[in-house]
Amino acid sequence: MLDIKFIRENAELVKSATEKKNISFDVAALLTSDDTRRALLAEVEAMRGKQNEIAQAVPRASSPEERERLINESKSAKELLTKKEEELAEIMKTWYGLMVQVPNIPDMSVPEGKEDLDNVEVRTWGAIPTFDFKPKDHIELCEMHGLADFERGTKVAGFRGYVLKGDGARLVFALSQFVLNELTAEGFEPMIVPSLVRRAPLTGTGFLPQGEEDLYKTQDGDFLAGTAEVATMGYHMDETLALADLPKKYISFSSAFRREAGSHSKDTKGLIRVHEFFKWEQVILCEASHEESVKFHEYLTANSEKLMQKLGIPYHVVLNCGGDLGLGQVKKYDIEAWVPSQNTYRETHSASYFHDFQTRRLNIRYKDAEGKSRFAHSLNNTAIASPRILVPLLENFQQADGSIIIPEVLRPYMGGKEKIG
RNA sequence: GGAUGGGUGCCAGAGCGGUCUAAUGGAACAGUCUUGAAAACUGUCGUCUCUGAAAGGGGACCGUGAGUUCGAAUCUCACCCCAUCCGCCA
Repeated sequence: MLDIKFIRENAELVKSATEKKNISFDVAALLTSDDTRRALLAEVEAMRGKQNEIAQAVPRASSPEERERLINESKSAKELLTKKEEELAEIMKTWYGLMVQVPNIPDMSVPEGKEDLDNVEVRTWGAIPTFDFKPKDHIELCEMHGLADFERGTKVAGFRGYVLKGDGARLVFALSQFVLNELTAEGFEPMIVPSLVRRAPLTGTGFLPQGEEDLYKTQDGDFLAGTAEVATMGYHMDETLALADLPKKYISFSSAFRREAGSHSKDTKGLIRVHEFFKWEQVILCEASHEESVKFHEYLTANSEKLMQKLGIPYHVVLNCGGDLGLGQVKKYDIEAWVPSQNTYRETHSASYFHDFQTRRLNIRYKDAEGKSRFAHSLNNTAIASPRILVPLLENFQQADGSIIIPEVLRPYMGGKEKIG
């Protein structure tokens, strides 16, 4: 959510943001609604003030007649007030409905574009492997070594179901350990957070109301979050943090659930797109300064790149275009890993910053050096998401005989094992 | 799932229809005293929002939302959360 004052004063900028993000939103309609809201609010408040005045005079009335007169006066004023209040409630509802649709302003450096094809490659790392044999895809490799069971996974869980087993299961735990150690050493606090969450943290992080279709919902009205970011951000909801405690750096684990509504025909096989997976997410809350946000954004990206480098997985970093940005995101880098079987890079990480878009909704503040209360800035980036990461990992490190070299950094967590198969 | 009690400011805690602009402690901050500190004393001490250049002024907020009333922290209803006991249970 943006500050309405900011929207009022920068209407043109907001309008260009909707265009850049390819979101249809009528800024003028919001402004009109806001004018009405403010006018009505002033009226209602003046009437309430009057009402309070009379109510206070009643017990001090000089005579029973005077008392009666005051009560009657108040009664008739009350009728008018009630009517106005209803009008205000109505306009507030409309106003808020529009407010949660206002996109955050993308950074100047965000390229124009409609979809992920328009993203701009920023840098590449690692040599794309050349095979003197026909490389297998991860599904074949999984089946060959019993790393995953898709048939039984589907039997149990339905479409997109999978079961990880053997070294497939071990790899996931090894990756978890690896990531946890690396980021704890970087000063991140590890957390295991709920995936079953209430509406508020999802609205606060910007996944609702727009993304309701993509979320699983329980009969109690709770939701299954698609990322650990939701609960981690919700953790500090309605809090005022101490300046000395900033930046807050968390490395959070949770299961993640995605309905993948509208993606039915995409990546229908294997481990790339699944309904249920595991995520280690980096989350940072920092001071409300653009420079800080930018600094930590690069830092979060660098952290994940280091993990990929230590794993030895070739990747590139792309700068997301405006049309590929979420409602609240100011700027986003995706790390995409090389997937030999598809002869292309596929997204494994996503690093974004939000300024105070999320924290305003979540009411996460801190007192600055002057003692002024301010909304913190928030950022996040994937540390590792599995099993998707297994796709490039298995495919890039496969050998002619189908065996798979285990990255050195994971071996300590695989009982020293160097090779699968 | 059942039963009971409860949610008040940074913390503890009183208030249970009009004097609440929320008592009283404690904490914090500033000052007096002191070589310095402690103690004591004095003062300050919420958030949000509208309006205003500012000073200031108005409004809202006692878990959340609705309601009763001229008037609600106080009464009613629903919900959320916490505590304790019973039941079930990894």
